[in-house]
Amino acid sequence: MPELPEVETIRRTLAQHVLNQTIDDVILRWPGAVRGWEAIPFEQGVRGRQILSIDRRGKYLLIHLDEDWTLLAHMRMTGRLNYYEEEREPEKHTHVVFKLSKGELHFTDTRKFGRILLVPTEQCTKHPSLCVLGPEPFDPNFTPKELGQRLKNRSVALKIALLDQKAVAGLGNIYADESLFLAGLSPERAANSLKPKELKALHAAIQKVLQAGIDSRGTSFRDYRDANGEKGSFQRSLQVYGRGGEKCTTCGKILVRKRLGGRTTVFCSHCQH
DNA sequence: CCTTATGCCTGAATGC
DNA sequence: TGCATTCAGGCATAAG
Repeated sequence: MPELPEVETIRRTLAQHVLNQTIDDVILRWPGAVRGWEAIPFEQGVRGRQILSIDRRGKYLLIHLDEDWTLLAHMRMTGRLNYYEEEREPEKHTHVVFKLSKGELHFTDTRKFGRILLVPTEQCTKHPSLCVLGPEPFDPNFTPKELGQRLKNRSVALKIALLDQKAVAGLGNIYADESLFLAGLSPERAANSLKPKELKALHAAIQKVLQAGIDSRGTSFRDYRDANGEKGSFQRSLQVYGRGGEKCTTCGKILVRKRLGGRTTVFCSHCQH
């Protein structure tokens, strides 16, 4: 599922192809995948626009168009944005086809959770889904102290606090479990119980795991592909995610798998406290 | 403010 | 073999 490293990889691979291209036409094969802006229908706002730049905030892609419009895209679980040089038959779950000046961009999403929103560029930072996000993990504002501030009122399990995007933006189930393992912290710890040393370890682990994920071009555990349709390779580096019942790579004890707040969580009860 | 529960979806895996 | 159930999970929304 696209988390920060996957969305960043999509951003980079997409930018290689679509920058400065014009969106000549949009075909909505399932209109539920998109949202227009107030009275302006999605197709009308997008048609004829040029793609100027692509940013990322947490797990959101911000595709900036001319005339001060931005496409705010979230892949959720199975969303994909694929670029093709040539005209291409849509797949079964391709919901939106952007016809570009050269080639096509297909939004495909089996589970139909992902969305592409049309938003005026100056409204982006005010948008409800973006303005609640915690700091970017690689922003200088994201410090162990800041992380502590954002966890101090949270009595929920640490893992749950990392998954909601308010403490830090971009972690999902995979990288939350991996970060906690690297930090040696139990996902069941109360989020507000961390000592300064532990906050420092968690902060460092989050940055290290996310950077390694980006360097591996993401985790293709199931559906994830970049804009070129290529898999990432971080699934080969996973220490805990998807490894419940297997041996801990550090101590050899069996990894625990349990549900925490409805989310499957895997950790080593010997190495994580 | 906080926390928990539910709905959105399809396909793979599992149970009987 | 076939049918029903469970699971995967990010986020918006509603309710407590």
